[in-house]
Amino acid sequence: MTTSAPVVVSRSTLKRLPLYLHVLEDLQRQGREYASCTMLAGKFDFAPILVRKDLEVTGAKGTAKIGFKVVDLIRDIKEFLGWHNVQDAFLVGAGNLGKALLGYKDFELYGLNIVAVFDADPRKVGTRVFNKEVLPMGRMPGLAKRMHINIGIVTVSADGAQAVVDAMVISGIRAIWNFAPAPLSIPDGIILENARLTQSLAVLSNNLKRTLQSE
Amino acid sequence: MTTSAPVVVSRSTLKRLPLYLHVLEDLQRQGREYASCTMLAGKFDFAPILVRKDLEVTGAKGTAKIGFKVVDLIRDIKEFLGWHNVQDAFLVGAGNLGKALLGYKDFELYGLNIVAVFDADPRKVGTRVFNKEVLPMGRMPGLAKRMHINIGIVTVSADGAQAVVDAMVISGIRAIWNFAPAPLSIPDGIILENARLTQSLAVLSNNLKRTLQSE
DNA sequence: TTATTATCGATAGAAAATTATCGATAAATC
DNA sequence: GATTTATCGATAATTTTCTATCGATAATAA
Ligand SMILES: NC(=O)c1ccc[n+]([C@@H]2O[C@H](COP(=O)([O-])OP(=O)(O)OC[C@H]3O[C@@H](n4cnc5c(N)ncnc54)[C@H](O)[C@@H]3O)[C@@H](O)[C@H]2O)c1
Ligand SMILES: NC(=O)c1ccc[n+]([C@@H]2O[C@H](COP(=O)([O-])OP(=O)(O)OC[C@H]3O[C@@H](n4cnc5c(N)ncnc54)[C@H](O)[C@@H]3O)[C@@H](O)[C@H]2O)c1
Repeated sequence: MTTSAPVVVSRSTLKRLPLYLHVLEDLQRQGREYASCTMLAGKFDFAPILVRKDLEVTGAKGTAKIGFKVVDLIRDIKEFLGWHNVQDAFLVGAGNLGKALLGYKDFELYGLNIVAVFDADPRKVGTRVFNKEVLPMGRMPGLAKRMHINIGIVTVSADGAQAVVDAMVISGIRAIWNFAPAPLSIPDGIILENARLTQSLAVLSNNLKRTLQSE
Repeated sequence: MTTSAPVVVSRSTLKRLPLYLHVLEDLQRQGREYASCTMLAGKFDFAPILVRKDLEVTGAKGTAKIGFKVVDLIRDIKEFLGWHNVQDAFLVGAGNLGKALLGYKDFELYGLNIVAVFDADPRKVGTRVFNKEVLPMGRMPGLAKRMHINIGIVTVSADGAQAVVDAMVISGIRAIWNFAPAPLSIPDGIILENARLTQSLAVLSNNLKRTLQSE
């Protein structure tokens, strides 16, 4: 056995890694060579030991008293997340949110490259969004198979989401990034990740409510 | 003492509540009168007991064998989150993402009403986005104070975010919903909630990487 | 009517995540 | 050169979150 089994880490750790990455890339731009867990922790009000535990999973090695080498740490985090190889993705739903995602340049930094857009609305098909032609849904399966697309992004309204996901699964797509607020069912083996803005809003709203109440 | 102290619940629970809410609103539209934890759990692959624990914090009361009354549960969740009273909010950064948020009609359902937009770019100031005029940054503090705005939404680039947040704090804004991938510092007592899409993407990417590796 | 079943609500237990401790080490200071 | 300090890496303890159990209850079926 030459390859070690891929390490499974907690969702919480996984979600903190990109936070560190953003800071590290900033430090790199500023020409800093080393970064310590204590310093990274300070940026987020985390306990330093939490950051050290998180970085541990990436296999990065630090040095006592000086910390981690910034370039190496960036590389190790990106590799751990799978962001060192950029993956091509399809986006379905050329509405407000879909357009915003299409216009986001930094996705390349995060291992994502949206290569085609689809929509069911005949009025949108044929129009161009950020220099990409909106294609009809019917072309999705064929193109996805031909191009070996692994990632599908869902930015349609909630009532259309399940149908889109079903089509993606048929198209051989392996991982789905869903922005619609609908519970989706998928077959085993397919990865579903929900990016629900309202979850974050719920935390904010409840905090604000409690603050206002206790005045 | 007449008012009970506001209940503090875990972030995890708080983030699951809107998920239930979406389903419940759907059930309501379908005319269903009751919903059980077991059923809700099934929609998300959660353990039924987890849903019951989550709903407990809202103070909602269920009935054995039949479950929770849909209308009441919706009301209790919304009230717990603070979504029964819609809060006015300011948005800063009329770019791709800012426009998408401005165009999102459902925020009203989630207790949020974006009433004004600001941008530092003179070419954007004066233009209209979803029928709202983009205002210059200089007008933000005055208007925020006059209108008693509690919520600020940050959709500027990472390097501008701290300045925007500082301005919001000075303007009397109490809670900040930040979409920029920058660690922000805020004074005690101000609520900061980060909506970082890359966090969700990191989970997806890592899962996909592991899936692809183990083939 | 009585038995069965699905569910709630309360309490207890298990698992996971976070935090603390401690020896080792490398740099900085005395 | 010895001492102090900041940090890492490993292990242990603690806290938080999630899950299981169990009696009570309301609907349904026998
Ligand atoms: N806009 C936001 O800021 C925002 C915030 C949070 C969540 N969301 C969610 O993201 C999704 C998209 O939001 P939006 O504001 O862009 O909506 P939108 O109405 O602007 O766009 C939806 C697009 O999806 C297309 N579509 C609908 N059903 C389809 C189907 N079955 N197949 C293919 N295309 C289909 C429509 O033609 C439209 O172009 C929604 O589910 C919304 O709830 C959006
Ligand atoms: N577009 C996306 O899908 C997406 C996804 C994830 C994260 N984000 C983040 O959201 C933020 C906005 O992204 P975007 O794609 O809309 O960018 P964008 O460049 O389209 O828009 C940014 C807007 O902010 C304004 N701005 C910049 N600095 C400002 C300042 N100091 N004060 C006031 N206004 C200022 C700019 O004039 C511009 O209109 C970025 O931080 C980005 O990293 C965007």
